[in-house]
Amino acid sequence: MLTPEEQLHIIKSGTAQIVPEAALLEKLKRGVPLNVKLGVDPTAPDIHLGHAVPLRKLRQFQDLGHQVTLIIGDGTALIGDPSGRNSTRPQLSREKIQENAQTYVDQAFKVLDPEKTTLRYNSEWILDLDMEHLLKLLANFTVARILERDDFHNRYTSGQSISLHEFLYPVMQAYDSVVIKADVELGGTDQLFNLLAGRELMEKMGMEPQVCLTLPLLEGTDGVKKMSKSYGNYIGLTDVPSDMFGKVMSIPDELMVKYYRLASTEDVAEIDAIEAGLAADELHPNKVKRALARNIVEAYYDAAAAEEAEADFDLKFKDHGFPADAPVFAPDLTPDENGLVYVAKVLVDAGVATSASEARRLIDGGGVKVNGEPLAPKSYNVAPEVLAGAQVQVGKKKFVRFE
RNA sequence: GGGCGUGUGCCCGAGUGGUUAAAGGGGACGGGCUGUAAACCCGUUGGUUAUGCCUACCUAGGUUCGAAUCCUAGCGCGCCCA
Repeated sequence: MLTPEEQLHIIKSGTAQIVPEAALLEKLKRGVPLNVKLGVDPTAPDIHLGHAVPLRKLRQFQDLGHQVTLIIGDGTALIGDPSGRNSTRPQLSREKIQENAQTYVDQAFKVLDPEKTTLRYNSEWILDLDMEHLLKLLANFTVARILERDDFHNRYTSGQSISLHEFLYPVMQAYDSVVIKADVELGGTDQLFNLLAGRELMEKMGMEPQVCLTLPLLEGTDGVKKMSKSYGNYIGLTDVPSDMFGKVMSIPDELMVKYYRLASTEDVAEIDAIEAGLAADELHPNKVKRALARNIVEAYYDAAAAEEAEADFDLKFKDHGFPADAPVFAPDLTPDENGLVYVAKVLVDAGVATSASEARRLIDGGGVKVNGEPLAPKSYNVAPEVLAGAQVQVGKKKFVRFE
């Protein structure tokens, strides 16, 4: 059993802020497993490493012997979290929410320890709230207090609409904490207000207030924008091992330690050592990044998959070889009157180019390799036997094997 | 409800009647370099077997030999007034 101070050190790794830190230490000192809460909106069916950041932190708590309550906000989803938004979110249908929730939970358990997780749906208590109780709850908050929030404030002062029901979101989230008697609640940095609302409400209702722990946003593979499906810079939990490995390898070096802390299963002490080693130039970034990629693949698959993904990566990028798992495609190799086949069209059919024009440009740029040899510029038509059974590579990442 | 303004390619943004598939930048993609990334250099960035043809500058009409550029209406956005 680790000392409270040691636990705190692990918990602090990668976190943005703990409010208040002293209270967390006090709670840890009691030696009783804490009830750590995370509320999620069932709005994102496909979760990625960014979504997994709080889950990873929860897992850390579990490994330290604490309990987790994962709340699926199927009740609050009817409101839609206004955090960071500048317009009202569309309300989701009950069916859609249910479906999303299930997909979410399936993926969340790739990270969490089911033994130490209690799963709750907040529709259970939120939708059953009668007017009397609702009014009592609402009386604990003032309009001014709610309007302090940046996003509401901005919307209000810039004359954009705020629907009345959006005011209820932080109140409902706070109420969740009351119901499950949370000791700690996690969230992204943009969630601080909501988390604090929980703290406040608990205190007003005569309970020991929860500690709020926020986690920074994880940048995507481009290293600049936050990881998001719409930016196309995400690493999905369900990505196949070789993709996952490759995507991790493509993150900027500066982000490695952050990824270690927020997205890997590596021990905090080990990460501290890695960070120091990198800073002192004692560790080679390439080695460190490889270990990171392996760790992440291993976390969602297993050691064998990680090893295979790394071998595959080396084959593709280091040895410039051809991956064994490349998709197979049966091209139409019917020759024209000159006995040639229009490659540009074949590449489009094979899904490695979006248009024949693009395929031509790629050929002219030397980006199309057939059996390892680049096609010469302007060679849009080639003999069918060149393509039959060929290993075709387009750019660095696209591979296809022809039948 | 009234007035003024604005709407260009993935994004920003130049272009105010004719070599404009549309300057410039960003992004993205391809090549080189490398450690896989970054940085840097070069190239590409509507479609089409293509010195051509087609489709494009919010939408629909109109003026003109010719319109992203002018006119009319509509829609979106912005600001001001009520």
